[in-house]
Amino acid sequence: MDRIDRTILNLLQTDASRTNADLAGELGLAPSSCMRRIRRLKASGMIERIVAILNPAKVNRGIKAMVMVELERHGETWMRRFLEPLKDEPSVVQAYSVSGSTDVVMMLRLKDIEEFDTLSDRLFRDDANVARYTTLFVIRTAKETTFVPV
Amino acid sequence: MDRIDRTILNLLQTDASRTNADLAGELGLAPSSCMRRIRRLKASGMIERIVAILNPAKVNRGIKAMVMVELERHGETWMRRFLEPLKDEPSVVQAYSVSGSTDVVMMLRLKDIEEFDTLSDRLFRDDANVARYTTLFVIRTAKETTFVPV
DNA sequence: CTTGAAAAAAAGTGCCC
DNA sequence: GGGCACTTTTTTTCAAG
Repeated sequence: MDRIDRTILNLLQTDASRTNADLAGELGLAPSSCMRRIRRLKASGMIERIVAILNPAKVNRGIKAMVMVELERHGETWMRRFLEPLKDEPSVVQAYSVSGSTDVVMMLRLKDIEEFDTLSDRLFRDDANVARYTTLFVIRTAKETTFVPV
Repeated sequence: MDRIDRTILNLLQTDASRTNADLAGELGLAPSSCMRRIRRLKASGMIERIVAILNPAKVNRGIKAMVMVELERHGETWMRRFLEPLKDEPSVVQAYSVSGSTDVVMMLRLKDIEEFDTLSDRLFRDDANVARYTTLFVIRTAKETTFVPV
């Protein structure tokens, strides 16, 4: 993990569709060396995956909401029981258990308010272990990135 | 935008490193046809970018925190004045203005608590327009994806 | 043990139907 | 949407620092 590896990670986080030769050129490396480094970074698990990022508005998922959930019983088992099903909910893109008075925070991506209504019925109102939940709708997205500097 | 286009989007959101021929095979399409669709989806802006997703823990950004900020004056100008500088903060990966009693919610990715301390001093304590801020540290990540079903 | 150069294999491009 | 010749890129191999 030297400076070159870190640069590669930053470049690929910005644009992973660049060709190996192109990257190598920018880094002042031979294409084969650059490739070997990228492969190493993938094998070591630092690069988790290469994905396409879509424009949410253009694929009809323009509404973002954040929900803070307080559970009635917050032990490990109850927490797990609440979190596990969220993995199968396509509209839930992030779900965390957190410190503080709130137990769980989740980020939702929805088509419209009706979809929020249906989902919150299912996830919060119908769950006897949900003591309270607060929804914050996103008005404006100031920043949203997958980039973490290394 | 037919069913095939939607399938392509879902596949590329999961793994954008697959070859065109591979995708075409799975879709029962000729490589050239598949390629034409992908190019169309990029040109139309539905596919915004192709990026590498890193493992935060392995690149020393293991700590996640969510901060809810209430501003003293919440008019458009003050809001902008608070949000704009966040774009230049590498540790801030998401920042939204939201509905409700909180004005801004942001997601931070940090190396350690010290980094949080430094950052919160700079962003919140030194800003006279920040009335109150609450920090929720992420204990467990139950789900975290860039995938939005289409 | 890492790098660079060159050849072989694979994938992507563009134009035709 | 499919087919095909052409170009670019990736992968492998191997020699050198």
